[in-house]
Amino acid sequence: MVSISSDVIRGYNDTIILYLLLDGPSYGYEISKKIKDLSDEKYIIKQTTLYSAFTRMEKNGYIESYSVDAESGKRRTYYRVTESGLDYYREKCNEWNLTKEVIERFIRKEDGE
Amino acid sequence: MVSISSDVIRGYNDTIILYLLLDGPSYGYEISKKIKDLSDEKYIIKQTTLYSAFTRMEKNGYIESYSVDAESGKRRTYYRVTESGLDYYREKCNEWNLTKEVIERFIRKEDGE
DNA sequence: ATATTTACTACGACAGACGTACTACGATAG
DNA sequence: CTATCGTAGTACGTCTGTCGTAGTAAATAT
Repeated sequence: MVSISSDVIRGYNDTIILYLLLDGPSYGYEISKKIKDLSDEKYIIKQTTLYSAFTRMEKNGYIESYSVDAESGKRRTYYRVTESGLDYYREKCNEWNLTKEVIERFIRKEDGE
Repeated sequence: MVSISSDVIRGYNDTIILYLLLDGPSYGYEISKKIKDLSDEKYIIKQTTLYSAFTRMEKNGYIESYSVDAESGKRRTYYRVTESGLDYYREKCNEWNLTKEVIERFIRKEDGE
């Protein structure tokens, strides 16, 4: 069974999170479920990975947080994308397209043999 | 200018190296030049990254080395792919195809705006 | 004679991801 | 009434791959 290793997706966790925040503010648990759903369970982000990404991106100014003492359930920390975060996301998309092209030069297509 | 960051290619250095060794044995310096050429200089692997990949892959049994006291030029260490290395390469290719699909779900195509 | 290219090695630092574990609350099941 | 499950997040230490810097050494170009 082929699954996605962390080293591969490594450079794209931030991008994935930002993508999901483009639709509007969200919080950790919701993001993690969306990643699971959108990837058909092929990629399940680890909690520690996710929350450390939040911290890192907030420090870098890509996202902003605000706390909500929820009516029901536990208190949540919501995150929203900043202008700078949007720029970063766009850069990453361009980088992805380039990287994809380059890596594909080193991948054998044929499954034959 | 968009260039490829190491975090992105991170999980694929081994794959790239194995790909180049599929054509026949080669050595560090040659591999590094081939990567530069084949990627149109978009990706230039660092020496330390390359040689540590060799060490790691040999330890894992994916490649084998042999020294050649060259007639001309300096002494080289050649590497060749093993059966296990070939299997690993094929796995990585499959993983790449999966990863590519998944990441693309989080990438906005439109450059508009 | 000197600089550059070839070919490789050594060592330490760093960042991102991971494993494990813990807190805490609400809802549901037994 | 207690236990477990789902939700929501924090803390801490470890590991791996990559990188920066530097050094060695021979061959080739200027």
